[in-house]
Amino acid sequence: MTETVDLLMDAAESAMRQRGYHAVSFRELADDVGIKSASVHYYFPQKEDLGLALVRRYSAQFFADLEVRSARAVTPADLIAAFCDTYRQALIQADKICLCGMLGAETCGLPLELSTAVAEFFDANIDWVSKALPKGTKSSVRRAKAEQIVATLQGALMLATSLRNHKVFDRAAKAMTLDMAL
Amino acid sequence: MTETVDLLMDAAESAMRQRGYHAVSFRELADDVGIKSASVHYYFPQKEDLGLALVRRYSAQFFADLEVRSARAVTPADLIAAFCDTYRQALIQADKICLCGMLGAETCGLPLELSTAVAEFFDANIDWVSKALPKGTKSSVRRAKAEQIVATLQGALMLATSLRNHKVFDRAAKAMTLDMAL
DNA sequence: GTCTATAATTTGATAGAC
DNA sequence: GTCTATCAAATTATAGAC
Repeated sequence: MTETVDLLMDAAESAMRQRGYHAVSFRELADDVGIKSASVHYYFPQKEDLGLALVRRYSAQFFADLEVRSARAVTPADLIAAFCDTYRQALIQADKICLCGMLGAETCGLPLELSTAVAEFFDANIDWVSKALPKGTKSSVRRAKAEQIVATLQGALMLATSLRNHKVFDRAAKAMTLDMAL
Repeated sequence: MTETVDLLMDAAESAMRQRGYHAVSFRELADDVGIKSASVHYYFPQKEDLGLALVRRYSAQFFADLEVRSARAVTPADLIAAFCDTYRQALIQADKICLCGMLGAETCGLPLELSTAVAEFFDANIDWVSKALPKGTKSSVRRAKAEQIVATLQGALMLATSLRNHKVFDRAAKAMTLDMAL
């Protein structure tokens, strides 16, 4: 049996990835799970606590997925391909953009602790990609290319969702990796 | 004197680009302008009407800016540089992401007519970039590269805002154009 | 853990006076 | 055009029973 707290977080993550932080209410989540909204506060006293728990779980799951996908990768090209695939999976499996992509856009309207957690997700993304790029390249160039890669994938998730066409993500990601010529 | 309707739209665009569609209320906009919330409904009967007016004005302004910036551009490299600069200006001048980038992320939570208007902005973006790319290239490749460019710039706006560092946008855009080698 | 009940506030929206 | 007044609904959150 799935725990109530997990069901709540699943419902909340799904809703926030579709409509954003402010468009999700405790009552809606309670209805989804079959409890009352007051009971949601037993698990998450404030909405910010829920947001923080979601970002932490999402980040942990993302990097766990990434480790699995990149386990057998050796070359920079294979590592970056694994990174792109991890992003792609978020879109294809759930038909939603990245949780942190949504909250990152809403940054200025979020509690500070939450927007900071989102920024840490992106820092970790950029750090991972930077380390995956060819060692010979200067560190500042690797950093810039890592920012480019994360930006492209995040933007491609948003664009594909707005245009309601997953192929937009695939084409943008493919065009980027072709340009990179790793 | 600036018209009340323009002051309202300015306040609304600023707020929505920072916090998203659902985090902006008629009362807040009315307070910003110095009128009562009921008066806002005189200009925009429903919230969706306000959203539509904002997207249409934003899109018109964006392409007007783009025309000015690309007026003297001839080569594909110059045209793409003008496109990147138009995006950059949105970030630097207002310290905010693109209105359609925000609403595109929130697509699934918006009225259909509004999300459609946002998608049309992106279609027009991709179309413009596609036509700016070298004529020799196959049309399907140009389309993919245009999607990549728009995705990268939109993602870079979000990333720079979340990390609270405009240089992230500049580095990502620069890295992309270097890769392109137009 | 989950409930009922409720507080305090905010929201989008309308009717009708001036 | 802008106002007062108001509505019905939704929101986050709390107190306290079971």
